[in-house]
Amino acid sequence: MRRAFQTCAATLIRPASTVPSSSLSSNLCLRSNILQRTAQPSRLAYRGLHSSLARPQATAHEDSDAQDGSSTHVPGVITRFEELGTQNIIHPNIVRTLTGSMGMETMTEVQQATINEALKGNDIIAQAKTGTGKTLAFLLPTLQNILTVDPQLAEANNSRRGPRTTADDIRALIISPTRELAEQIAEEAKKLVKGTGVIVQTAVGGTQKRAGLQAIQRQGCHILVGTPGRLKDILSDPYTRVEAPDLSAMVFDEADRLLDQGFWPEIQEIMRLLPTAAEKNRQTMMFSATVPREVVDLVRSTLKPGFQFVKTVRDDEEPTHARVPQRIVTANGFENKLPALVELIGRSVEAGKQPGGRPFKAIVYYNSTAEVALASTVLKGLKTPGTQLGEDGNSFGRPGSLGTHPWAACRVFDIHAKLGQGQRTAAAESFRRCESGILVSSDVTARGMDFPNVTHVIQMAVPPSRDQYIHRIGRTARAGKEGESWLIVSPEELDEMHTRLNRLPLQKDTSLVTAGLDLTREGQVPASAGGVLEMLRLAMRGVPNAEKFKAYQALLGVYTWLGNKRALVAAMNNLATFGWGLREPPTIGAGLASKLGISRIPGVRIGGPPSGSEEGGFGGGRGGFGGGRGGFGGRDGGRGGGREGGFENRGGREGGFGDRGGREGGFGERSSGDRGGFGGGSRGGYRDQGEGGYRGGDREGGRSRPARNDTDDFSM
DNA sequence: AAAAAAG
Repeated sequence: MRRAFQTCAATLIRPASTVPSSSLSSNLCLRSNILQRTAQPSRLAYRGLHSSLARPQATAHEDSDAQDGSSTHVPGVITRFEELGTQNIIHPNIVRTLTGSMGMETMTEVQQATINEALKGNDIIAQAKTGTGKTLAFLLPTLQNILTVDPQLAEANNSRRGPRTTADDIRALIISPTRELAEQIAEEAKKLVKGTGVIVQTAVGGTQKRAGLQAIQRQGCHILVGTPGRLKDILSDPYTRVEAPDLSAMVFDEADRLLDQGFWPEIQEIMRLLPTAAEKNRQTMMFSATVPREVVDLVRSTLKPGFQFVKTVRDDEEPTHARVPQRIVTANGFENKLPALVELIGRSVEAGKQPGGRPFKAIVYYNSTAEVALASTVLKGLKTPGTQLGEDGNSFGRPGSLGTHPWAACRVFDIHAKLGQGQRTAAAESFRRCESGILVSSDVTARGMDFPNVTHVIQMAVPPSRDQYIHRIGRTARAGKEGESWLIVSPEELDEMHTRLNRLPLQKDTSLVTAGLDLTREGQVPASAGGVLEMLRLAMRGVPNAEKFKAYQALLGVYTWLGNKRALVAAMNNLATFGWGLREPPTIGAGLASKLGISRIPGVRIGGPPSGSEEGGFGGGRGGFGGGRGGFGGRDGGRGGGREGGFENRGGREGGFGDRGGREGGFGERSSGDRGGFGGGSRGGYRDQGEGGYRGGDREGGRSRPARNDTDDFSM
């Protein structure tokens, strides 16, 4: 087959009805300059609702465009919003707002490629990279089409003689997979309709249904933006009088997400509540940065036969931004992840303060809500070690020592769907507005959310899917800005990472000292790393056990894909003890253990309600990470120098982080008799029992950092 | 037990 796409500009437009679905995203290319006034006849074929109309003509397009080597520079292409007004494509009232209060000048590629197409009423599915203005790409034609049908709506309705608009006059429905994204879209829509008489309303869960309904009923509604559940709710409830007999457009933002398993039934129900195609011709637009092959069939069955597939990302190109370095850190174990995160943040916060640096602003992604809760509690609870030096000259590890948060102006927020909507909204708002901050997040914010000036996206585990990875890192480097991506995984996750993140430009990074330590045994570490570990140990003590138990169970659920159950349990138990400072791993119910297939795995503690005793938090008992006598063991001590090494104190003072020096135990002041490593109150047997040599063996056996100690780029 | 989304 001809490979026309190689000579084509980035925008690929294809009448999907002309090709079998299997090759929908492959090599066919039409020119991107669809804003030329000379509209191709076939593009209007949608009205016929018969694919036979579009078919032959589209083939002709293929032929004529095959020779077109560069469509990036085509005379007549409209690139500025202003021209949309002067050429009477978009109503001047809208253009005035766009170029005025909204400050828009030049259209992005996806906007150029879709706006004119959408104005013709064609169904479209558009794929474009994150942060390239997809929202405006569908809002603008949606609004203009409303004005075209109803020109009076172009003028702001200033009359006070009651509303002209009613709750049953919805013209466009915009669906989003998350509440915050719906609100964000609505906010942009409200800006855009200023100066017109069009009314925008929202319908999302977690809000007072009555209040939202009242707004719709009192002010009317032309464009309704919402999440599937609430939309279905109010559309199906006749009492609301919210109806859409004149619906002319429907938009699926994050379309692939909305068409996937979890949402599809609800989406179908919503469509069932709307006028049928026979009753009312309706335009459907779908947008996303990712369009997986699995949803293409669904797209085809949902869109009209002559629909356009607009791609502004080529098939042989990454769907991520080239300007985002994607770093991958292999932590020695799960218990190393938080230390590595804290080290990375500390370093980056400092870098952000340097002249020319951008203030550090990061989103930290976890795969479960319980982990988000735990990590945010920990990060919020960090304190710099007291500034006073004790008798032993040691400034760290003194309980009760006054300390401020180490990252001062960089505040920590958290967001996930199990928080109340008020908290969610507050977190999103605060993070959006802050100059420097950290948002610990579940995948609620992974798609579409536009937080300005995010400098880092940090993923704390293998993401649930390749697409989700792409969307998450799309929270940075938006609107032409820079940003960097970090992914912190443990050795157990490496195979799956390679599978899920195949062919993405990941780059190994070994610069984080704490990622490579063996925290299951004592050893010496550089002072900076010691400071990180100590801060974490103290912060961990302030975390309620319940949060740790929940996170433990959640993690077992998250990692069900991990086939090696022994390795899974061993890894989680190391995390719980050496990472979270639990004296022994939490128990889990017999039923759960059975479902997870780990009932008979050594190290699993079957119990009633989740329990587990805690011993002093991170680093729990006596001993600490290399605490004890002997200070840091001297330069010759090297790593893994046994229990005698303190983990701090370049100066080699005695006692390391130890408490006042009296006891032999390192910084753990509880003197409980446990011999904890860093985070390690545990001598809970499972480690010594070998777990198939998981810790000892694997760790020395090449899984550990030194064995992967290279910085080569690799494409996976 | 594992994002999200209706209470």
